[in-house]
Amino acid sequence: MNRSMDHVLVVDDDVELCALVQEYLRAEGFSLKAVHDGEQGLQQALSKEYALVVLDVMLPGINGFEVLRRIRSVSKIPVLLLTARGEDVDRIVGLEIGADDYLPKPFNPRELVARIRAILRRTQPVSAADGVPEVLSVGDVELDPATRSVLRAGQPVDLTSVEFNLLEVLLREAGRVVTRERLVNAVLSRKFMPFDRSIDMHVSKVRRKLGDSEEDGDHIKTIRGVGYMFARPAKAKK
Amino acid sequence: MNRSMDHVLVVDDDVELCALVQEYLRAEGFSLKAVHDGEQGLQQALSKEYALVVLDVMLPGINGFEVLRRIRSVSKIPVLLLTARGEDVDRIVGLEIGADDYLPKPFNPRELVARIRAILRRTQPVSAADGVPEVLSVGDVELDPATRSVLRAGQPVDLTSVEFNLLEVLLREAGRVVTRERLVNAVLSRKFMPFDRSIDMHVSKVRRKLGDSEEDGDHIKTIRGVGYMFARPAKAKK
DNA sequence: AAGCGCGGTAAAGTTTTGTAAAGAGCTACT
DNA sequence: AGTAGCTCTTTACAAAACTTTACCGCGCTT
Repeated sequence: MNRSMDHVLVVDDDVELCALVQEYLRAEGFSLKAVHDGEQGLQQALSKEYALVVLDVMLPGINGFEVLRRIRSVSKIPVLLLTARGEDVDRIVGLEIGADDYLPKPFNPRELVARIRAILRRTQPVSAADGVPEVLSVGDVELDPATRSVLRAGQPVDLTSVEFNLLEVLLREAGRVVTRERLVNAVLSRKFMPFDRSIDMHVSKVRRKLGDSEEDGDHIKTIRGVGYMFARPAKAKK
Repeated sequence: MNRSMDHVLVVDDDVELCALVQEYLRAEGFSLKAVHDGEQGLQQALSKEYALVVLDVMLPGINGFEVLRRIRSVSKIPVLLLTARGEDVDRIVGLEIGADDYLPKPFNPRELVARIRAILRRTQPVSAADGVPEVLSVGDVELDPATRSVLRAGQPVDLTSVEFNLLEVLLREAGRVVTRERLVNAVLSRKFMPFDRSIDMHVSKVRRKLGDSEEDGDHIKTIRGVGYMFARPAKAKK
């Protein structure tokens, strides 16, 4: 799955910032990979796996401009440059060597998202809209983020908004345990508090709606003391 | 229709600033026409005589956003927006309704030139593939910005102006969640206030007019606590 | 096997959204 | 000007979605 429409590469040596951005972009429906130096950035950027690169100009090793120049020498992938506040010169240079946009640091994450969308909108070929109709499909459950609809065994399942997000996260990590904390963060976008049972509640509802908890077929497993997991299609199941 | 490659239109009510910019751009090889209000700006921008428009958001008469929106409804001419310093909201709104770039005032004329060049560079070669598609078509809904008309299943749908803008924004982002705040910004051209329910109201009306909310076929989905999303048709098939 | 901690879930409580209806601002026509 | 007809905004209340509480049961530890 190459160059999925919302796959973004971030090249910045500030690990914390990367984490923050990641969280934010995830919430907005992008997936994201972060690397922290120019070498790797260049390599990843040319891997054709990303729709766009967010590139800091201040980098250890090769600096951002150099990375950009090298990217441009072989690729037209959209690049959004992060520059230091007030460095007019950087911005001008950046645009001149082929950045698609820049954003001065520190920035408002909302603006980053808006700009990424703007760039993608204008660089995406007309119909690109439906490049790969991404559907998460595990066992007899199918979830389509673009329509926010879910099918189980071909039948539509009516989920609320939180339930949908919850199932989406679990499906993306199907076969792997997802901690309560991550679920709270990702699904409810808030911090996890010790006695928060809300997620359990939602899991319970999703289970019921998926027709779970009968004898053999529970889709969502509980991992005691840790979290939940969407079970991979165990065998040739029906 | 000339549309000579370096013919630039500046729309700004500050006459002195226009003169300054004119002088500067001339020196850089551009020719330039300046007008000082939204009406004229719009008219000129649509005259097909310019390669690019530099548009101030603060204008007497129609404001810059509205001008931009109207330009975008029929033309994909590149637009660089001039915003007040620090108005993140303006910049974001601008990009959302289709500006190609923005520059905060007061600006460095060299940067203006660099940005104009950058925009021209990236819009020139791909001009066919980028910009505004003539018709937005998602599932059984078709919206034509040029005539401001909407069809559903081939039948005309009568929308008010706000409703139309709302649907347009949602369609452009079909398959993705658009936050309430972004909708207020882009559709109503104002800042989002905590208890503003106006957007909900409009969504409700658009839904009804699209014949939504019946069984499975609701076009506009609610994402609680976040915003709305126009569902892609996708569907079965896999 | 009793105690404890953790998870399931019904039900009560809170917050957010849907939408009818009333109000406010415009425009056009009389 | 006065009024009728729109459109957009605000208000208000009902409904839906989400959170918290509370109680129950299960399985692990002692």
